[in-house]
Order: sequence, then C-alpha cells, then structure tokens
Amino acid sequence: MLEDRRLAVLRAIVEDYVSTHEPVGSKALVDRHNLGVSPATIRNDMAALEEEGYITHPHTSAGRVPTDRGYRLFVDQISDVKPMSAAERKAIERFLGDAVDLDDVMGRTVRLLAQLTQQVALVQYPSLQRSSVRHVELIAVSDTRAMLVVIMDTGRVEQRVIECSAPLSEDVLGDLRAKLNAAVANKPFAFVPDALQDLDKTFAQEDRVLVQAVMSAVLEAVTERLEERVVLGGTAHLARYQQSFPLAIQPVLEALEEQVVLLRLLGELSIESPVTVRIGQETEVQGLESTSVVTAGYGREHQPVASLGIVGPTHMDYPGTMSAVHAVAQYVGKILNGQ
Amino acid sequence: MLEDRRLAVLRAIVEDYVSTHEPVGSKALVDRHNLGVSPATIRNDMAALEEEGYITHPHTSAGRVPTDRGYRLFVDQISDVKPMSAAERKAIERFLGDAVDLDDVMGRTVRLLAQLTQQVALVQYPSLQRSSVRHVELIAVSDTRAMLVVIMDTGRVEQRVIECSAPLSEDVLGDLRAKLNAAVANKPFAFVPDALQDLDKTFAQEDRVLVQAVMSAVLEAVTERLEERVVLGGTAHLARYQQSFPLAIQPVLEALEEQVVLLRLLGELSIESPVTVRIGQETEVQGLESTSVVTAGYGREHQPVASLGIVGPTHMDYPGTMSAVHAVAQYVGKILNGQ
DNA sequence: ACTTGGCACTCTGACGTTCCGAGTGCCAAA
DNA sequence: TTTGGCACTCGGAACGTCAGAGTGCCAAGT
Repeated sequence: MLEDRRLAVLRAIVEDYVSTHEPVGSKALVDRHNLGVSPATIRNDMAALEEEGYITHPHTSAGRVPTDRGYRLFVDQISDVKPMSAAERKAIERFLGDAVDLDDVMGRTVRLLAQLTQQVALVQYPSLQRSSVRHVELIAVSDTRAMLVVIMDTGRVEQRVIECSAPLSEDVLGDLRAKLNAAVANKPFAFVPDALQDLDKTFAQEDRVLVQAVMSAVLEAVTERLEERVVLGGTAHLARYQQSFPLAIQPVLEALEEQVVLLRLLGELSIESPVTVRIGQETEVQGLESTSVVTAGYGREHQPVASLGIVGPTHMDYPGTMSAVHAVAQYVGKILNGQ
Repeated sequence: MLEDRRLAVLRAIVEDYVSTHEPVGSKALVDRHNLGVSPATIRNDMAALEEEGYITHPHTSAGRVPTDRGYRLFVDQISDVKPMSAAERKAIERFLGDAVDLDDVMGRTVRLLAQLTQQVALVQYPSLQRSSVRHVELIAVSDTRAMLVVIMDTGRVEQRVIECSAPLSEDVLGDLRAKLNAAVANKPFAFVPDALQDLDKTFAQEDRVLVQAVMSAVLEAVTERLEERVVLGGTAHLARYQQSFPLAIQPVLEALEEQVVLLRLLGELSIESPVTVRIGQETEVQGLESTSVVTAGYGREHQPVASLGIVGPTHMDYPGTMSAVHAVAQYVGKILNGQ
C-alpha cells in the first residue's frame, strides 16, 4: 500500500517531467493527478524516493527530477504499455507497404520512425550474418578484370572488382560461376567458408590464381564485410532539445556520425523483451550520457535479422516511444518476409 | 585609389568578422590591419559601404557586419585564392587513394571534406545521366522471379526484381541477357531507350511479356531512377554555430534531411568558374537563408559527372573553403578516372 | 578634396540589488 | 501514518546603474 503509492508518485513525477521538462513539486503533483493525499504526504514520499536514488533536486527549493535510476524503474515496472491505435497501425502498414525495394523500405522506415517518435531514428540493414547467399554472379568487365556480385536472400547485393594478372577466359569464368553457385547458393553465411574449402582443387593449375582471388572476394563479401549499413534520420529533432540538454547536441551528433557507434547501439538486443531500452549511462557511448536508446529487433518472430530504434533525451515518453518502435519493427519484419 | 581603399576595408571587415564572429568597429580595424589611415577615415568609408548595402549595423553604436551582398562582392572580387599547401594536397591524395570501392570513395570524401572545412559536407554519387552501361545481368532467383543487375561504368550497380506470371525458361533468359548486353553495353544512358526500341520483336510471342517487363525495368533503372544518392557528413559542425545563427540549426538540419534539397544544392553548377558559391538567399532553399553553399563539380576536366560541396554559415572562411572544395573535387575526379 | 581629431550621443551588456514565489524540511497535532 | 502549519532557502525575473565601444558629424588641417 505504502510502496504502491511511492511508485505512483514516481510515475507521476516521470510523466509530468517528461511533458513539461520542468522540475515537479509536491503541490503540482496533487493538483494534476488525483492521488488522494496532501502535498505534505507527497513530500515525505519524495524524500524517501530521493533517499533511494530515484529522483533528485537540481537545487534546494526546486521540484524533483527523475534520475536515470528512476527512469529505469519506471520503464521496468510502472509504465503501462501504450498500444497503438488501429488507425496508427493502418497508417504504418500502408506507408511501409508502398516500398518498392530494400533501400526504399529502409528509407521509409527511418522516416516513419523519426516522425512517429519525434526523435532521431536508426535502422539497420538486414544482417549478413543471419542470412544466406541466393546467387553469385561473375562478369568480365575487361580483359583482366571481373566483377563479382553476391546476391543475398534479404535482397541485398554486394559487389567486388577482381583484378587478375593474366587475361580472363570466358570458359573458366563460366565454369567457376557454376561451381561457385553450386557450392554456396542457399547456404547460410556461416557455412560458406567450409563450402569453399577445396574449390580451387578442381581447377587447372594455371587458373588457380584467379579462382583463389574470387574465392577470397566471396569470403570477404560474406564474412569480413560484417560492417553493416545503418541509416539515420530525424536529426533535426535533436535541435528541439538544445535548452534541456545539459551538454549541447554537438557530442550527440558526433557520436551518431560514427558507424561503429550506431552498430553498437543497435547491436545488443535483449532476449526476453521485444523492446530494449538503455537509459543514460547504460548506452555506454561517449557523448550519449544524457540520451536514452530504444531498440527492437525485426525479422522473423524469435530470430531477428537486424534491429532498429531511436535515440532521444533521457526524459522521453518511454511508453509511447517503446510501442512505436515495437510496432514499426513488427511491420518491417512482415514486409520483408512477405516480399 | 579611393575605391581601392573601400574594398580593402570591406575585405578587412569580412576577414575580421569571419574570425571573431563579432561586429567589427573602426578602431579595431586600423589596429589589426595596417591601413595607413585613422579610424575617422574608416568610419567615412564604412558609412559609404553601408549606403551601398555591403555592410550593416546590428544596432546604433555597434560595429559593422557584412551583408550577403558584401560577402558576394568579397567572393567575386577581393578574396585571394588561398592555395593548399603541398602537405595538405599529399594528405588528401593519400587519404582518398586508400579507398577500395565506390562507396568507400564517397564515404572518405565526405569525411575528408567535413574535416578540412569544419562544415557540413555533401557528396553526390557519380551521376547516372552522364555515364554509360557497362554490363547487364539477368539472374533467375526462383521459378517466377528474376533479378536484373545493371552495372555502370562508374562502378555503380542498380538492381531490380522482376516478377513474371509464367515460369521462366533458362534459355530465354540467356538469350535475353545476350541481346540486352549487345544492345546497351557501353551506350551512354541517353541512347539506351532507343537501343531497346524493338528488342521485343525478336522474341517469340509467348516470351514477350517477360521481355517487356525486363526492358521496362532496364529503362527504369537507367532513366526514371535519376534520383541520385547524396551522402552527408559533419553535421556535428553545425552545433558550433548555435549562438551565431540568427535562426536555430533546426531548420538547417531539416532542410538537409530532404534528398530533393540536397540535389538542388548540388545540382546547378556554374560553367565558367570551377567553384560555385551561393550566399544566403541565393541558395533559394527554405531554412538555409543564413547559410552559404560552396560546390564544385568533379569528374572529367570540363565535363563533371557529379558534384560535391559544403554548407556552412554565411560568415565562413570563403577562400579557405573554396580551395578545399576545389582540391577535393579534383582528387576525387582523378581517383575515379584512374581506377 | 580628403583626412583627421574632437566631441556629444547611443546603446549593449555586465554587474549588483531587490524581491517574489515555488518548493522544501520539519514538527506537532489529528 | 497523515496532515496543516511554519520557517527557511534559493533561483530567477525585474530593475537600475554604469562603463565602454562605437557611431555620426563638424570644423580644422593638409
């Protein structure tokens, strides 16, 4: 009972602070939420919450502000999942449904997510790791150069130019193309290295240099090129927070320019819950100390191929953001599988 | 003589304002530049310059600030071209030279440009319009679906999935592939529509549906898909200008998120000069009224294939920026042609 | 015909002071 | 355990003051 009210107070503080961006006092709380008690009582609860580290004082005689720890508790225990309205779901589905190819899906997704959440949106291209090769193509583009094109089952295409010291023979290329496809087509990436193991043994000695060059290009496209692509959108929303950010937005923009950082943000997904929230320090990224990151995996039900999410100030509307991210992830998965 | 000094004064004002970001007064001018006259004389010149609209007063009793018109005159007439040092040129060449493929060249270029100028950098992918088709590839990915891959001589690759109602025959596909390549390979894009004109006539009636679908996909990839890609980098540099911007950076970030806007900024190149500068209103883009855009074409000498440039506050270091943009454009051209 | 020193004038921005009010903490009573 | 009361604190808005940088203009000098 007593504990219950404390949580209610924390919830109220978070909600008010998120909507006003101003420290919230005991009087304002009882006015806006109908907790059936007096401000004095609330003050006692607040003192307790502060003791436990869920809220702080910017200075004496100012209202309370949630700490990262407070947001954590809020997200874990007190927030109601705010379901999207039917109309919203329809709109999402329609907007994404019009996409014509993978690039378009990614582009639309990032714009949609930024729009819905009013935050910076991140969308990762379907991962190479968990997908498989659909087709390999080898094309002679000049006497001594060939272009290798690897087509993934996610619709993604990787290309490599291969330089060869000796002139290329169309026969050898054709042979190699056929054998390559036989070896790797429809194999998940993890098995490609094994599948290619002894391929060069089946060719004449003088062609081995070329074959090995191609093989290593395929391997590179499939394994080493794990650096995945991430699209970014809605950075303009950051500008709205200029005042409320302790630090300026510069470090945030800087952090978001690093592919590595984006991948780290999207990388780790929690298994148990469909939406992952990292608050403040938890992002573990320099420059994003006063932001939170909300991500979700998309793809097959319990086996996501990649993830997407948003970055925003720690004082964001968590329930709304989480449900938007979740919904978008679901639909992107649907679209990609449906196609 | 008299006119000369006025220009010198304008130059001094621009230079000082660009480096300090504060209105510059008559006294400060004579102190920092050795014009051999007294502050009073400068004041007279300033009054004249203001009369003609090259500088303004933020308010009575404050120093002068250049107007857009003043910057224009500065750029057109008074600025010395500041050549890059040999070391800088070496560094640029080395940095770009390590690139492994087109994406890498573009990525490195945008980072380099942002770094050199300390501004937001834009780099356009080599244009489809002025390039030609190197190779067309058709691949059956399932019974009723084929993937079309068009490879450009710039190294760029476009892909399309083609759905077909009837099952695909490998024979027809092979035939079509050969004929397509014969028809369009090494043709500039402008001629592709003509080259494809009557291709379907050479096929049996029952295959025409497929052939026409493929043809229109090729056409689409080549002509309709003129929406070019632009990469953006260095947005964090905007944050430094928070104070000095009359408007916040939000509208700027918003404008830069629109592909259309980016293309418009990079689109129009002036013919006579190697570097185009648009100042303030001249950008003709909503939200960029207080920014300037410096662009240059790259590619062959007098026939650029695309352009790149930077966006920054109107009070930027024009000579330095212009020479950096120019140098980078040159080297990117070299790299792309060299490969 | 310019240039220059002098002078009165203007306005910003920094600084200091005051003061209101929101908010707290604590205590004693219900 | 809740509540009303009360003294206390502190930030921030409002106001006035003041110095300094800068201007415009004029009359004298070259």
